Amino acid sequence: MTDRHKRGIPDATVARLPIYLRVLASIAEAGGTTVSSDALANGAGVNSAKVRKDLSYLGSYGIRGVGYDAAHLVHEISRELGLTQEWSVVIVGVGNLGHALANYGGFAQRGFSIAALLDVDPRQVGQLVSGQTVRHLDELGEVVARSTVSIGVIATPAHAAQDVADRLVAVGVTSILNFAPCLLSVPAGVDVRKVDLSIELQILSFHEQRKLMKARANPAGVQRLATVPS
Amino acid sequence: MTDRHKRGIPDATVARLPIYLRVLASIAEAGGTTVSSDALANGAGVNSAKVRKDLSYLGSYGIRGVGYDAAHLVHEISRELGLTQEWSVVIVGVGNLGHALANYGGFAQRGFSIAALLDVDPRQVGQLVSGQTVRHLDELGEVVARSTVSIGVIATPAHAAQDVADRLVAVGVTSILNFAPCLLSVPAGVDVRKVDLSIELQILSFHEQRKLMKARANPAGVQRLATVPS
DNA sequence: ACCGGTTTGTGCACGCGTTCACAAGGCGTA
DNA sequence: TACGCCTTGTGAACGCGTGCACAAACCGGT
Repeated sequence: MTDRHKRGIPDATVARLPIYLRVLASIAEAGGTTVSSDALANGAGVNSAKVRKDLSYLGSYGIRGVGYDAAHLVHEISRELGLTQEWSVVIVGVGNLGHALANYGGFAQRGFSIAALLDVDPRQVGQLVSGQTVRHLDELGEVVARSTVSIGVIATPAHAAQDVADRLVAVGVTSILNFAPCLLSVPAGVDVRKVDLSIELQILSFHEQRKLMKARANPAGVQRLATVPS
Repeated sequence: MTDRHKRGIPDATVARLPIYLRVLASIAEAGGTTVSSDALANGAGVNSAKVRKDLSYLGSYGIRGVGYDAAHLVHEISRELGLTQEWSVVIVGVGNLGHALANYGGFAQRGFSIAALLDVDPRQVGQLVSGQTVRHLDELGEVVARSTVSIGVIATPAHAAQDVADRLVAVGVTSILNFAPCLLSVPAGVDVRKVDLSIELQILSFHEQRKLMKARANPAGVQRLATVPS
């Protein structure tokens, strides 16, 4: 009951756990058996205090004066993230991005298996992509029933995304990864994460423009991040 | 001088400006000329107070009792994001993801033109992808010199990413969008944004697992987000 | 058994971002 | 011109995440 960390892992921490997982894998591969919070922090590009606080939400798996057992930590983080079980995902939309996602090895590597590739374009249906036959979106219900799919990936144009989302929700999918540049409205209890490539570029553009402005204001010399004293 | 908002737009706001831009475009396309903060908020999936505060960092472009002029707001946001000028980007790595990025229309649409596609694989070099001939990475310097490129996109495997980043920095690129699942170390003054597809899936996995746990603890009935009273 | 060196776990303070709530301000109508 | 309605702009409070700094704890050697 007074479990110290009541079952509430901050979102910011959850977002970093996969990073730690990757760094741990790389360290273990290099032969490391124990790892310090400092080493993890360096690999992840964050503060070591943040690493310790993040890991403390999972429990006290470190040994003072020594560090963390890499293998054990991998296990604990994986368990917390739900990666000890295999998740099935469906990818809807087999355009350029859908192709890339289907061929992306990082999914299977982390315990995500692609249950099906779906599209509505008759030219795509029947094609063989990454060892899978592309099926029509209408078969979604059948696919989900056969292998319990709870995660759907939307890689369609924006105008089709909401309809696809509705269909996914209708057959029981409760997590959606949306690559379409639009807002999805889904019922409560369904998680949506959005990845927008052009937004990332626009954010870079903002910072790039600022650098240009600073360079113009002060043509000689390298400029620091702080505001320029007048 | 006492410019009320000193030239410091919060990062969180910058990240939302592209979203507003998209919503505004969609509203303008539908014939709307003025738009209220509430309408913008609905379209962007955020709070209307947040919209007003975000926009207030750009200046006072709204009219009390009326709203914002859509066209004018598009102009102001675009200017702030640096989208009034055309940016050249190079894409390094023409694998599945690189292909998808090269074919992605959202870039050109927002004022980003692809200056070159680069790879080191002899099988890729010379291929025609999305109207561009893939060139060898060694030609990076020449490409950057011809059209001033300041943004680089890394779509290579992780083991090659750091080397590519070093090369990009060496020829003067100051903003990098990294799709490789690894940490890049770059000198100060260079901005890096990272997009990791498998991390997004793992975050979804976490929430999905929690839903499963709640469903098991309370098999009947829909469960709310709040912690379950004991 | 003790001691020095090392690393974890965490209390605390700080800063940023979000949200509320409301005064200030503009438009249309009579 | 005066009045009511509507929306912006923002001061202030709140909450979350971050980073510091240090006590607690563990190992290995003597």
